[in-house]
Amino acid sequence: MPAAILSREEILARLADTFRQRGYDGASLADIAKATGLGKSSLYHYFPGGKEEMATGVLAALSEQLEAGLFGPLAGPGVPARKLGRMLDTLDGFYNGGRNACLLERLAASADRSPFQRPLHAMFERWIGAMAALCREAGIPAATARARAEDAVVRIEGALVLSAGTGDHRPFGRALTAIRRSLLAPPAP
Amino acid sequence: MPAAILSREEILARLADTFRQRGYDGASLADIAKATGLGKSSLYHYFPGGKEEMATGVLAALSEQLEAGLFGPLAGPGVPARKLGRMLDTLDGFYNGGRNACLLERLAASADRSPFQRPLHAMFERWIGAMAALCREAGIPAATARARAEDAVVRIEGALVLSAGTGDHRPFGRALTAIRRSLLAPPAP
DNA sequence: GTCTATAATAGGATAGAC
DNA sequence: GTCTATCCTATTATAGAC
Repeated sequence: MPAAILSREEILARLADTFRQRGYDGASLADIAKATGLGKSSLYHYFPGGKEEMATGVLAALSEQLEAGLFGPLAGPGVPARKLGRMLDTLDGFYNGGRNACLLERLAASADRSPFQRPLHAMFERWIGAMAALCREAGIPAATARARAEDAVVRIEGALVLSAGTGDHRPFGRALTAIRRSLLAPPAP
Repeated sequence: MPAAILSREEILARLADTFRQRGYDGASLADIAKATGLGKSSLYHYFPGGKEEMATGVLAALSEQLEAGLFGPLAGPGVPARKLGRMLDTLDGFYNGGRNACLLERLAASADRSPFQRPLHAMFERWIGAMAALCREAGIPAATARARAEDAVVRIEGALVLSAGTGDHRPFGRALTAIRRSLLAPPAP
């Protein structure tokens, strides 16, 4: 029987998995065809710009998903501490407790990252901005809020690098715990 | 006139640059030949195992350099705070203020990282261990020392990822400053 | 040790049938 | 939309002369 026909969202999800696991330069069209179950020609039907358009398409889709599932809720109703907790739980699942790499990091590590630089910059900024706004909502001064939000993203990305490099994913859990405890803490006097 | 003959150390240094800039999958033999000024056959003369042996050779050389220039001094004579400051200054230069990527991260992000997993694990552990020992020398309890050292490596790696992703290298400087202030601080009571 | 030349394969991309 | 077949280039790696 013929392979199940995938929706564009499903195709993008499988592309994202492939790029996340193998990186941009490490993911060949053969890898991508296998992961999606599509032939090369079908892939070029969806993405006439080839591999580069596949990656930028994945980034655009991820941006929407993060907005809906991660950043948006941070600005919605609820107590800041609880909203932070939910975001960190979501991230823990998203990165599978530190076992999964970060797609943003993988694309930032491409030999030619220029096609991804602009969306990557926007997404990192959005992420930091959303957490900084949460800090301000919790009464933290703007400058401190921004610094803490940046530090949280830094810790998450760094913990994923360390986890991948050592094969031990526990640093990721510890980083999440550290963020949970420190991000919204009252500033030192 | 013929190209200058490079020492093995110099060859390894140029290989390291290439892998650091382009990643393992993104660095082709043509890139490597150009960076070293050597033909492919000369490269295979030095590294019969091909690209993979080049990368493991680079890791081995880097390990020695870090031992001599970074980790060793941490265990040598001097006040802990001053030794920490020197290490961070060295790192700041090594990463060119956040403009350079980390070779360990780049190799950890290869599609097939299995040949590098063991040395990467050892090098990250050595780095964390050296900083933890410095913390203990400053009177910090072992468990806290280990956690802080891990957090420092996490912050450095994460700041490099964020700097590469956004094209703004300032987060790296801020991360170094945060480590400078917090790593050896007296533990909270 | 380094070179030129070349093998053998994998890579990205396209054509045209269905 | 998807397939098979194909093109062309880049890629890794080797052979053999100097």
